[in-house]
Amino acid sequence: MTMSNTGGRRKPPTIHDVARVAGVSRGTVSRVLNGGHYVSPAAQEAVNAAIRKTGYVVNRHARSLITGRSDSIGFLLTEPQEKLFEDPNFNVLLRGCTQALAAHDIPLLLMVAGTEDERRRIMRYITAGHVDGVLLVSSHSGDPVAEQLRDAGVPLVQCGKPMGLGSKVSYVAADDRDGARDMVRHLLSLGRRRVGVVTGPLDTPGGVDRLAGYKEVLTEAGVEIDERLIVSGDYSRAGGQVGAERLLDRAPDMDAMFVASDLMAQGALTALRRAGRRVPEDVAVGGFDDSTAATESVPALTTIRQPYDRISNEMVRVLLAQIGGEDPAAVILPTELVRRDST
Amino acid sequence: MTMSNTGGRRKPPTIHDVARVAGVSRGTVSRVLNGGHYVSPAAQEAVNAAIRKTGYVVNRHARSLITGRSDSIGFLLTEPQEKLFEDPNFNVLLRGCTQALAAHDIPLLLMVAGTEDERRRIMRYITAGHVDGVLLVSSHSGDPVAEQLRDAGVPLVQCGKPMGLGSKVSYVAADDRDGARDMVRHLLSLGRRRVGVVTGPLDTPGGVDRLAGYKEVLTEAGVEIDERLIVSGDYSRAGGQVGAERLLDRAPDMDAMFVASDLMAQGALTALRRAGRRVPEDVAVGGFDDSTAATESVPALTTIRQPYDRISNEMVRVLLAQIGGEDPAAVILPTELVRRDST
DNA sequence: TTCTCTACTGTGAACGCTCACAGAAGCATG
DNA sequence: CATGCTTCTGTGAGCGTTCACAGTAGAGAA
Repeated sequence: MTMSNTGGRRKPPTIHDVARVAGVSRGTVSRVLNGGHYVSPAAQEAVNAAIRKTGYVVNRHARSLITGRSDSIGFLLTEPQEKLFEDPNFNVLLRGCTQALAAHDIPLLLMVAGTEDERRRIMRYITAGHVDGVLLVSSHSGDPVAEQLRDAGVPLVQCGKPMGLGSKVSYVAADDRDGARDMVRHLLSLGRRRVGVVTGPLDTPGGVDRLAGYKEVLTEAGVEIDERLIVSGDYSRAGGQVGAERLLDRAPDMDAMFVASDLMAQGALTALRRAGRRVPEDVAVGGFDDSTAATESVPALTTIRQPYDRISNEMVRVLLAQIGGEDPAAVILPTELVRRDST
Repeated sequence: MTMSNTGGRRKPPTIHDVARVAGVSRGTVSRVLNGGHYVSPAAQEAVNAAIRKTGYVVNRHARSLITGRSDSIGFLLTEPQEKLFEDPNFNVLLRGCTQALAAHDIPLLLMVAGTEDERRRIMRYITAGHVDGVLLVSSHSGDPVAEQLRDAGVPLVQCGKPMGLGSKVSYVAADDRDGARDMVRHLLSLGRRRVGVVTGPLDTPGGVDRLAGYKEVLTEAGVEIDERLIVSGDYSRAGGQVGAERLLDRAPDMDAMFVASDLMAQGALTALRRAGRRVPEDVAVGGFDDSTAATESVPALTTIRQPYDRISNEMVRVLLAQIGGEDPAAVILPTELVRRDST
C-alpha cells in the first residue's frame, strides 16, 4: 500500500543486522559508529566489515529521536522579494555552505521566507528543533528574525554584520571599511581627485562602513570631501545607473567612481556610456564584491573581492562551534583589490 | 552537557502533553494530526485547542521512524564544475521548487554532487531512505545518477528531457522544438532569410530539439538549409561568442541568428558588436530561456520564455504523485515568444 | 589468594510517534 | 433481546537508535 510502484525499496539493514553479522551487540556497533572509543581492535574490525557487507547506513531519524539533535542545519533566506536570489553572490555563498557542511556529513535545508506566512511556518519549524542551527542570509540586516532565533536559543550565524550592535549574534563578514579604503586609495593612486561614490543602503552596516572607508582615505590624502560626490544606492543595477546619472549631473568634473557593489557598477557603466564618458580614460570605476558581474561587464570591473568561499566556510565553522557549546563569535575577513579594465 | 550556552531550548511538548491537556488519548491526537478522520467534532476541537495552548509541533523524527517516510525531498544538482550554479535559470528553479514544497510543508534538502566522492556520499544518503524523492537537475542529461536512483526505487523527477528514451524516468521540460519553431518563424516574419543558428550541445535532447525546430520551419518556408549557417555551442557565454564569430566568418551575409540560450546570445551580441554589425538592423538576434541575461543584454533580447515557475511546480507535483504510488510521467510545457529589442 | 582497576561488552529502557487492534457506544434491524 | 453495523476512542507494541548501567575478563598490586 505504501510501496512505490517504481520498484520498491528493500528494507534497509539495521544496527541489529550489523551486530548479528559481526557477532557483537548493538552497543558495540553503536560505539564504533560514534567514534570507536572503548572498543577492541578486533570488534572494531568485525563491525566495519559487517557494515561494508550489509551496506548499513545509520537511520538518522532513530538517532535524532534519542539524541535530540537533528544533525542538519538550515540555510535561511529572508527576503520580501526575490531580490537576493538574483544576486550572484548568493549562489556562491549557498554552494560554499553546502560544501562545507557536506564535509561534516550534515545536510542543508534550504528555507526561503518571502511572505509573512512562510516566515511563521519556518520559525515554527526551526524552534521545534528540526534543525540544530541556522545560517542566516538577510539583506536588510535589522531583521527581527535574528533576534527571535537568538531568543529561542537557536544557534545562529549571520552573513554580514548585523545592525544592532549589542545583539550578540554570531556573524561573518568581509572587512567593508578596509576594502573601501583599498579601492579609494587605488583610485587616488591613479591621479584622480574628484572621486564620486555610490554607497550601499545606509541603514545597513555594510553600506555605512564602505562609505566610512571612502571618507577616511580622502581625508588622510588631504582631499576635500564634497557632498555632491556622494549619492546613496541600494546594491541593484538600476540603483547604480540612477546614482551615476545623479553624480554626473551634480559633479560633471568627476574623474573616478567608487560604486559599492558590482551590480550597481554595471548600472553605472551604462550611465557613463550613455553620457559619452569613456571608462577608464575619462572616469575610472571601481566596484565591490568581485561577483560574476565584475567579469561580465564591459569593461571588466576593477573591484574589491569578498572572499565568499572563506565566508561560507567560516559561517559553518562558527555555527558548528556554537552548536557545540561555544560562545557566539564575530569573524571579519580581509578583502582584496582585483585590478581589471575599468581603472 | 549537550545544552547550548546561548540560552538553552526547553524540551518541546509531546503528543502526550497535548493528549493530557485535551483530555483524550495519544491515538486521538495522532488522528487529528493526520487528517482527522474518525474523530468526533468535540475531540477535534479539544485537541486543536490543546495544540495551540501548548505550542505543540510534531516531532518529525519520531514520525519518520515509524512511517518509514522522511517527509523531505532532495534537490540534487550534478555538475562537475559550478557551471550550473552560475546559470541564472537555476536560481529560479530552486526557488520555485522550494516554494512549491513549502506549500506542502515539506523541507528541501540541497545536495550538490560536484566530485565523485560527493556523488557517492549523496547516493548512499538517498538510497538509505533519508529523502522520499529527488528533484534532479543535471545539464548533461545522460547522467547515470538518474538510472541509479531509478534502479534503487527512488522516486525521481528530472528537469529537462533525459537522453535515454526508454529510461522510464519522470521529467518536466519546456517544449524546445516548438519554442525554436516560434523563434525562427518570428525571424522569417521580419523578412530575414539568412538565419544562422548556434545550437545547444547536440548530445542533449534540448540541443537536438531546438535545432530540429529550426530546420523544420526553414523547410516549411521553402528556405534552403545551409550547413554554413549551423554551428554548435555549449550554452555558455563564451561559446556563444565563438559561435557567432564562426558564423560571421562562414556566412557574412547572415541577417538573423537564433541562439539556443540567452547566455550564448549575450556572447553573440559581443561578437556582433566587435564585427561592427548593428543589432537588430544588420542582424536580428533571438535567444532562448528568457533568463535574467535577456533583459540585462544590450540590446535586450527577444527570446523564448521557458516557464520556470510552472516547471518547478510541475516537478514537485509529479514527484509527490510518484511518491504516492503513481507511475512516472513526462510533462512538456509550452513556451512563449517574448519580443524585445534585438529583433 | 583476593582485591582493585582498567578495558571492554551486553542489556534494558527510553526517545515520540503511528498503527493495528480491541472495545465502547449509539442506533437500526432481525 | 440479540445482532450487526458504524463511528469513535484507548492501549500496547514497535520503529532503530543511544545511553546509562551492570557485568566480565584480565592485569597488576597487596
